Amino acid sequence: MSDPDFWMSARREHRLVFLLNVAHRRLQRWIAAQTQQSGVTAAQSGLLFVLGQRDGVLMGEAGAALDLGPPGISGLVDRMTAANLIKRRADPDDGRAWRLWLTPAGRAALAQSKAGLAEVNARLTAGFSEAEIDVVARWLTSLQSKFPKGEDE
Amino acid sequence: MSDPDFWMSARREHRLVFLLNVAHRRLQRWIAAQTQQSGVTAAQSGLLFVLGQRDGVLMGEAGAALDLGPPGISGLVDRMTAANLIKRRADPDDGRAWRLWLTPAGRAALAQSKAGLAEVNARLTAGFSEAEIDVVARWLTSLQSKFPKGEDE
DNA sequence: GACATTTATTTCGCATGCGAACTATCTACA
DNA sequence: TGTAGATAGTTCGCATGCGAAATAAATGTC
Repeated sequence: MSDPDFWMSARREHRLVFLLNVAHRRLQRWIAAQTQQSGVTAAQSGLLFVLGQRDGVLMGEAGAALDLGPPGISGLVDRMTAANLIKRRADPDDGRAWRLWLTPAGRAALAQSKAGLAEVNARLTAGFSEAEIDVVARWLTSLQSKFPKGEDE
Repeated sequence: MSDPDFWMSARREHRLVFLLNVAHRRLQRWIAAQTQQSGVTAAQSGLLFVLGQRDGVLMGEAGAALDLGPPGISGLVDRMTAANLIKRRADPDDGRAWRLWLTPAGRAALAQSKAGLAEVNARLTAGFSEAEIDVVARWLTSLQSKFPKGEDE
């Protein structure tokens, strides 16, 4: 075939969706490989970061912080609880709610994740100026209002 | 909590990974909702586009075009074959290989996807200049070499 | 106080896509 | 020719995360 990237030569408006998709998967795959020894995935380190800032947060709050719906955060918490990274404790004031807490292992994993993220970020920004990265960040952020979830319209 | 986006105020180097992740999911979710009636998902329309340009492509070639590994393209083809969007026919010259062909239903779905993608692209680029979109596209593309798959190093 | 509504979380079935291991076929080389 | 190695796909188990529906507890209303 000798033209493995003919997709890339497709019409301009087709590319951004594809590029975003590929970039996302490349990054996820990379992080998964990097954190293989620690056993923590990209999504899991996201929750570790949240708890690092606000230990004891409600599940729903953690989900909102990570832009995850109820099933997403529920599954993530299940896996991380099974891996002994976090603990789930009932909220004393609300029988429906659960609060999430880092375990010692979770704290250690968070420290490792922080170091790994520094490396990832260095790669993410390499070759681009501050101003360009700001454009990128602004564009990525803009997608949240352009493609709202549910009733946000 | 009244501060649902405290994650967003995290250190600057933590944000791009998160923003990319969220942007990707928002977009996927949006496309899934839009194409609900046609029953075609974002990943599936990707393969439709590839076949629209090169009907009869090898599975491996389609996977390369979409940046999918063997299991990824295999599963996608399974689902799309079951949905009668594409057909899998043995390559006459290579007993290991299969070639993919659009069905009439697949062609119709492709036409619908093209229209939908125009709408998506309008949103993706809204509020940003050509030059800014170019920066974004260049940045997204750069991730492919910064986070290579496997042995590419 | 009882009942309707809202809210927090879980469960189910699904699509996506990965790495590792497997099967089948083809190619090259001795 | 015969066998070692490369190549095309498949399968398995997993993580991720969605929408829809269920469960359970809190809240508001009459």
